[in-house]
Amino acid sequence: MSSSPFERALLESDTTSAARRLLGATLVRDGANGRTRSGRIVEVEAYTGLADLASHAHMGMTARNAVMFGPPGRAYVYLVYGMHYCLNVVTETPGIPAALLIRAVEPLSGIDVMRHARVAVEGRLDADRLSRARARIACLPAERLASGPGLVCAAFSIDRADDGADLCVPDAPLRLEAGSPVAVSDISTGPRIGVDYAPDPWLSRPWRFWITGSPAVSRGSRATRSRAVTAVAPTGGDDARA
DNA sequence: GCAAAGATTTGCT
DNA sequence: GCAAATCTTTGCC
Repeated sequence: MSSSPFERALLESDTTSAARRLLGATLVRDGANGRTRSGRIVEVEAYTGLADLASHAHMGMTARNAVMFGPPGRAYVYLVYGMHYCLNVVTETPGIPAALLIRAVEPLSGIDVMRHARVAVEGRLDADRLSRARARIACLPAERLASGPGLVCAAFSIDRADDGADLCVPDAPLRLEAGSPVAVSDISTGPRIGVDYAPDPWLSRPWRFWITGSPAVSRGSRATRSRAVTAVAPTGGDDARA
């Protein structure tokens, strides 16, 4: 594993530019016995600051979102729907609460560890359901192990204990590495998922970015891709295309 | 101090 | 395609 750390400076500019740079980067989690997990970031979503009514930060600083107001490169981790964690990479300069939600990762190494971790988070289930979950996860192709924001955290064992961690430090147990940058022509965009509570224009801003054609993107982006393929683009204004 | 909703995923109708 | 699971955070009394 010889890869360079992810440059913090790439996250300091505006969040939508940082989103395109974060695609293709590698998320790494070191574990005991050298069981390292790593994966390529294939889908992210931008939350751009106080004015963004879809962002957790739009009401100002709270105990939960405080990390978003800090320096770039830190992890903002929160619990959604009482059961799933979501990982964000903080962007922009201190004082501006912006971040990129990691929506999907394509596993590269430590895939067996990820399967085990996916099963581990189902521990609340009774024996019967747990058995079925174990069988389902065992059959999943590697590219579906982290193909959603909650699944990324499950596969990489990320929870609130990782909130505030600096992801740009070389050799940190949870970190970002440079990976391989993605050409602009290979990036698709579309509206953010699950933010129906936000009014326009925030609801329809094309601030979800993914690597076109990646088999590891989330369900929402696969759906958008199908629609984009079958849709006839009339005069323009279609945000969801490569 | 209590009630409501949520940056999701899964299984069933 | 829809609703359940589940608990923290936030908003209001």
